[in-house]
This record gives sequence, C-alpha cells and structure tokens, in this order.
Amino acid sequence: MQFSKSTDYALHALVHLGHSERCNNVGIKELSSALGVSESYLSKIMSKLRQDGIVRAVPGVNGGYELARPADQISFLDVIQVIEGRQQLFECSNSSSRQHRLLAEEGAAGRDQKRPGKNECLVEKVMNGAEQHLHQYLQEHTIQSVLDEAFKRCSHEVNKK
Amino acid sequence: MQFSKSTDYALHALVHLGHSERCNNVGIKELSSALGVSESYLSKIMSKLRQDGIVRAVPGVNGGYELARPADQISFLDVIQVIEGRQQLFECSNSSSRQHRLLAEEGAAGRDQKRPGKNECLVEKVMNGAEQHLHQYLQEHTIQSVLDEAFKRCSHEVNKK
DNA sequence: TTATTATGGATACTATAGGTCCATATTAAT
DNA sequence: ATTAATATGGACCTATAGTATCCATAATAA
Repeated sequence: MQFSKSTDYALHALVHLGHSERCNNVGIKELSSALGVSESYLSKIMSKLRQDGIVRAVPGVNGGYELARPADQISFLDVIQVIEGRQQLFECSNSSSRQHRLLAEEGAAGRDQKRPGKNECLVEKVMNGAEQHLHQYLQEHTIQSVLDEAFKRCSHEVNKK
Repeated sequence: MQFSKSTDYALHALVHLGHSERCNNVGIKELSSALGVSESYLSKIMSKLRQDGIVRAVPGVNGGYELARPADQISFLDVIQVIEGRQQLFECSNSSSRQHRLLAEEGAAGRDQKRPGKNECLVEKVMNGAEQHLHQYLQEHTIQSVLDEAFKRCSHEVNKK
C-alpha cells in the first residue's frame, strides 16, 4: 500500500502555487519544469484539483493556476482525498462469512450507545480507528504549514551568515 | 489507496487461530470455510505469515496452523507489514526536481540536531509523520485485543438474559 | 484575430492485486 | 512401509489501477 505519485505531484504543485501567491497565475509549463513531471500528466492532476475547488484555472495568454483559497485552508487530507479518492482505507471483503459475522454481532454495550444496523466487525473497527487517527493528523497539516516551515529554515540560514 | 484484501484475510485468519488456541492446529479447509475464501488463495497468505514467523504450520494428517506466539504479541502492524510490505507509505518521486530540492535544503535548525545527509523534503516530512502516527496506533492493537473485545461483547450478552 | 493556455477524450503500457491449478514434500495414522 | 491428508511453491491467468502521452477543442488576453 502506497500513496500514488499523483499525490506527490499534487502536494508539491500546491506548495509551489502557495509560494508564488502574490505573483500572477502559474502556468503548467513552469509547474511541470519545477516538479520535473510532464506537462500532459501534471495537467490531468491540476484539472482534478480544480474540479474539487482546490485551485482556480484560467486559460489563455498569461493564464495558469492559483490557489482557490488561502493555503492554511488547504489540508493534506483535502489533497489526498481528491487524488486518492474517498473510499475507506479498509473494508472487510466478505461480510457474510462466519468469521465476520461472529466479530460483527452487536453486543449489549454496543446496542445501547450506537445506532442499530451499524454492525461493525471488530477488525474493521480497529482499522477504521487507525484511519481516523491518520485523517486527523493529515487535516492538521496544511500547505501553509509547509510554507511556514520552509521560511523558518530559510531565516535561520540567513542568521548564521 | 486501500489495504489489500489479503490483509483482511490475514487478520481474520489470525483472529480465528487465536480463538481456537487450546484446540489443535487449524487446517486450511476450516479456515477458508470460516472466512469464505478459496483454499488456494488463503494458503498463499498463510505461507507468508509463516515465513515471517507469525504462525507455525505442520503438514500431514491433522496438520494445520497455529499462532507462533501469544496473540497479545501479534500487532496489527506486524500483520500489515508482512502482507503489504515494509515500503514507506509515501516517497517523493523526483528528488532532483527544483521544487523538491528547495524543500529539502537542511536549514540551521535541522543541521544541529539531525544527522547530516538526511535531507528530508518538507512534504515527505509531513507524510512520514502521518505514517508514524498510524504505525503507533496499529502497534498498540493486537489480535488479542480483538479477542478481548469479542469476549466482552459476548459476556454482556449473557448478562442480559 | 492570433497566440497562448487549460480541458477532456482516446489510447497505450506496466505493475500489482487477486485468483487458480498442479506437482511436490512432509507428516500422522494405519 | 504405505496411505491419506495437509502445507508449499511454482507457473500461470485475468482484471484493474496507476502512469503517461497525444491531439482536438475551448477559452482567454493581447
């Protein structure tokens, strides 16, 4: 299991856009040369990001891309979910198997607090818990937080001299 | 990005083995019928688990599988790493791109505390942090913890009656 | 009007997941 | 020792997703 290269490209592209904020739009040429990816492939990815409202795009001369909202409102989770999709990280394949049903039977504890019909297998339960933790972390980290960190490094560098 | 079905099968199989602990070995027939997976495919998975020392296997009449160590010493992380591999969840694809090098330059702060040559891109850094969180969670949850939870549910059920 | 740029469709290649089948080796029971 | 049961590993197949390219089209600014 791995994140796709597209996610890598998307994240790096957004950091680049965030960095060039006050300038005009950034064209696919500049982006692709900065990231070292082909224009054709990267444009597919940018298109996805646009469809999901992460970036804006204008065609024509001097066109290009820009962030659709402030960089501190674009979380890693947002980006990942656009590129990788919003499916669960883990799903039990055969919910009708003996083993699954055994682990999914709602005990008394569950029946009191949770809505009926949930019927979550105990293996799923652990995995979904893991996913929630992951999501929380990824939501707390934004494009802006990368920019901040980069700036911090840079200014330390200057102080040394 | 999703966990593979094999991971699902492996986890459910191990829970089954943990549950049948005091009995003898559990054959692939019983396992596959309990999980609703073909014997041929499941045996591949069990073979992997054996190679990594998660289960023991004995061939021959009345042979089968059993846990190689106590269920509380088999974490979800152990199982997942056997099945999914131990590669990083995220890797920057072109470490030579302008964008990557910009985010990888080690500032003064980094140079003091960390070993040189690490040169971790700031995007990678966030993603690796996410992975570590995920791993920690998955390491804290074991096959035994699923068995415990199942037992809890069951005993509550009994009390009700 | 023209040059530039993004968009979307079609296509192709590759790797991996998911799955089957069979020959072989190992073991317990007879 | 023989036999039946069981796990193992190799070969093979298929479907799908990821990666990538190319081209025709639409939209925009100069």
